Amino acid sequence: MTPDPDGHGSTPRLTPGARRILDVASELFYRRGIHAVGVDTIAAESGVTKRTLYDRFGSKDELVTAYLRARDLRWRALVVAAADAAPDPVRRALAPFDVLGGWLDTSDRGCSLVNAYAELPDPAHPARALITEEKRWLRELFRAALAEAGVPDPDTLAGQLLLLHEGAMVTFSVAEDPGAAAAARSAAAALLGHASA
Amino acid sequence: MTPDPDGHGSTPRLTPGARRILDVASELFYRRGIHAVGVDTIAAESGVTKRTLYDRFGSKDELVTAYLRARDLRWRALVVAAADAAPDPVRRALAPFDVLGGWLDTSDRGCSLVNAYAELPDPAHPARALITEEKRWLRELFRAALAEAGVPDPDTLAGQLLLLHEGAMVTFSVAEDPGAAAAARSAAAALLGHASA
DNA sequence: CTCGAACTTCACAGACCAGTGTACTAGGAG
DNA sequence: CTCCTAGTACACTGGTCTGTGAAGTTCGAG
Repeated sequence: MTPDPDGHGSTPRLTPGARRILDVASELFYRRGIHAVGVDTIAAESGVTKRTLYDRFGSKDELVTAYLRARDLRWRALVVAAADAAPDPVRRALAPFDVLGGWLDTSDRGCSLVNAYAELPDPAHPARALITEEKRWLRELFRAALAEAGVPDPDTLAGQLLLLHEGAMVTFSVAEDPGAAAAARSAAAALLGHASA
Repeated sequence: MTPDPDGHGSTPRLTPGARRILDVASELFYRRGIHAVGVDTIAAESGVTKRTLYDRFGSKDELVTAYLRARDLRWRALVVAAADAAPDPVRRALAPFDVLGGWLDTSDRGCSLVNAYAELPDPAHPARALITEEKRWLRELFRAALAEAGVPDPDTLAGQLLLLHEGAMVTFSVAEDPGAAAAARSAAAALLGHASA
């Protein structure tokens, strides 16, 4: 039960080479885009041969999926920690907005899942299920907190909070608005106040 | 002054070949992604040679920019028409949300500008200026309508409406939520009601 | 009749792409 | 000693990528 022995989030055990491959791939995929980065580059920058990369991950598509999964796990851990620390259900519903600002400071290229969606039009791609699942998860977190807070229509309101959250992610990067997270939080609070008034 | 003689929006005059190239490129770029579509494919599907494509557009990057510009012009025309038909400033501020549902019915892959942003990490790419400018334009449209409506802080509220709008675009496609546009409109109306109360 | 715009054909360059086959080495555990 | 895991080295396949060069065709307007 030693939690997180290698300090990289709750990613399953990886060999040292695989760890380096995943770290390098994450940085390059996020920074330059998935299609724009070749496996040769990833292998070279990891100090590993392409053979090792394919022995560990099987294909580029699966490496892409591993990259998105690891990043998603880091994000979820952050959100869950904040939600668990919240004093009441309303603050718990706002927890994702509380951590969003800090997260975006290290994520100037926006949401990796949204960006990946843009590059992976095939609905059968293994990463696509992961992408929709993450959005569903966040929406459910909103809904559960709102239901516990006793707002009239938690499902509708959860959908609206999700809109604000995704909007903040994309507006921060695409529209180059550094205040997007704060604006989303205050809008969310306004909607909550309005609904519970 | 014959308006829009070829029914393709106010795109500048193009030769017949260039018109077909742009139409085909728009469809393929939007549907499959920019990096995933080669100029050979575009030329072949347009019934045109690669030579013609390069004679007309100069480079793939400029063709990409032309695609985004044409699509943006169609979207802006739709919004402006709805805003001009609005009976009062508040309805004018909601106009983008009114047309969003219908627009998304023909745009199941989400916002072409957001998708393009994901694929074009280089800030110097000619399309990047176009992308940020479009978001700035929409925000200004919100702000002007809200100022005329006399809400207390039109600038802040305009930013929040933009969040809802971008959030609806991305949630509709990425989170596969067909009700995103309606949810965004009702959230926007709630924020407006709250602000003007 | 001539000029020019639009377009064709086709070969070519030079780079990059994902992915595989074969043979080899270092180190730890049973 | 022997087996297993992780990794190395490296050539190679078959394909795609953007972009260019050179020469020829079609057709309408002046």
